[in-house]
Parts: sequence; C-alpha cells; structure tokens
Amino acid sequence: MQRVEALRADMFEEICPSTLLPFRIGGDKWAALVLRCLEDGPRRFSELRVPLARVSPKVLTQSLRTLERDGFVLRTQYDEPVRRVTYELTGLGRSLLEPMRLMCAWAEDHWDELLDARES
Amino acid sequence: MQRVEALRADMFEEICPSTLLPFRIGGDKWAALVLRCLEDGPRRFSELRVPLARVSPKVLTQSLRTLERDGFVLRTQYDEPVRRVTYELTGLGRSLLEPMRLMCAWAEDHWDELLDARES
DNA sequence: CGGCGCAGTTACCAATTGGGTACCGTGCAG
DNA sequence: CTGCACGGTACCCAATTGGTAACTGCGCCG
Repeated sequence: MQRVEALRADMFEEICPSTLLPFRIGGDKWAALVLRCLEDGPRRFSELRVPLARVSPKVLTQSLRTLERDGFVLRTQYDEPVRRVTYELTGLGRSLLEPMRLMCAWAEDHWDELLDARES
Repeated sequence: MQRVEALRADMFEEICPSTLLPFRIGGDKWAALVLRCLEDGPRRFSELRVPLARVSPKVLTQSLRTLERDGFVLRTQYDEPVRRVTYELTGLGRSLLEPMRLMCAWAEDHWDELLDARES
C-alpha cells in the first residue's frame, strides 16, 4: 500500500567518508543525507531513522528543523488520532538535488587525487 | 611587470552573505574565497591579505594550510635572500572552480526563494 | 493495567571552529 | 641604529557543533 519503496537500513553504509569531500550541502553535517532520503517522496520521522540509525533523534530533529527553516523541507503534521508527521522536499529543496549530483560526480572523478592528497 | 592584475581590496565587499548559501566549499569558512583569489595565478601571502582584510593572518594561514594539506593549493617558498612565498592552485584545486561556479549559478537562480524562506 | 511505538524534548557534556592580540626573526632602506 | 615589510607563531578565549542518555505525552494493543 506504500507508494514508494521503504528506505533501506544500509543506504549509507558504504559511501561517503564525507570528511574527504570538499563540499557541504545544507547547514549541517547530515542535511545532504536527509535530502537524499526524501528524493522519492514524503517520509515519516521513523522512516528516516532507518537509514540514519547512526544519528540520534535529537540530531535528526535539529537537522530537519534547519532544513525546514531554510525552506528546503516541508513538515506536515496530521491530526489523525495517532500522531503522524511527514517531511518532504519543497521545490527549492528538490532543486538542490541536481547540484548535489554534480558534486558527487566531481567527487567520483577526483577520488584518487583526493586520496593521494590526504595520504601525504 | 606583474603578470596578472592585483587583487582588489573590495573584491568581496558586496557579495556572499554566505550563511544564506546551502553550500560550503573546502574545509573551512574562507576556503572558497581563497580559491577565487588564486584563479588568475600564484599569489603571495600579503597579496591575499588585501581582499581578505577581514580575516586575521592566523586564520588565513590556517585556511591555506588546510587547502595545502588537502591538495588544492601548492605552497612554494623561494630561498631568495628576501622572504617570499607563493600560493597557487593545483590541478585538483583548479578543478574545484567549475563546481563552484555551478553553485553560484544555482544561488543566483534561487536567490529570491532563499530570501523568502529566511524571512519567515 | 503494562508496555510499546511515535515523534520528539530536555539536560548535560566534549570537541571543533573561529577568532583576537601580540609577538617573532630575517633582510633591507634610510 | 631604527624601523618597516614579510610571513608567519604563540597564547588565549568564545561560540558553535555534535553527541549521549534519559525522559515525555499520547494513543493503542492485549
């Protein structure tokens, strides 16, 4: 009944030793990962916690609040008896995905050079 | 006799309320500006201080050292009797300029939306 | 009634970042 | 001999970031 696939717990297992990358997207450390989680549509808080298990609820909330404040994410609270909240990309947020992909492309292209530089 | 134009003191006067931008390039706050100063060729420490007058020498040194460590900038010390040091972009550093320009383009395109979001 | 899932919040703590001010040694120019 | 430009260091401090652990209130399930 779900419109899109669930997020996988290992979504960020292998990628992104992100300290190597000379880019940062969004205000804080986890913003880029959150944005990627929202690519396919709205997600609930607890859905986001699955791939971002390494991030404590407090920190995830912080990240989401900042993203909301800056207009990249829309938070919606449903007043069904049982509490439900979703987060989704705004137009502005979605427009960030393309630059993000370009940066990932850059990083892939220059991966070896980055590693070389760090070793010495 | 200088190969390229001097850097202007007002180079960064008007632009970049950079806290608005959802991007960060390089490890620290000033890295992006330093890279832009080196676009046209090697520069001496004191040349860099002109447009970056707001940045104390200590902080500028930090920034340059990080950029050097990460392989984006090459530091060269000349053993002429009078002390001379230059900084220039490496190939890797130069390759960062293009993504930087893309991000600036993105920022210009979405400037209004960014402002709107921040106001509310 | 007990406990669980949801969507957080609160209190507290440690590390990192960012920055100011002052100072240093060398080599010239006057 | 004095002083200045150069390319930084040394020392200290404040703010921000990132993080843990514990707790909250609500509704539901059994």
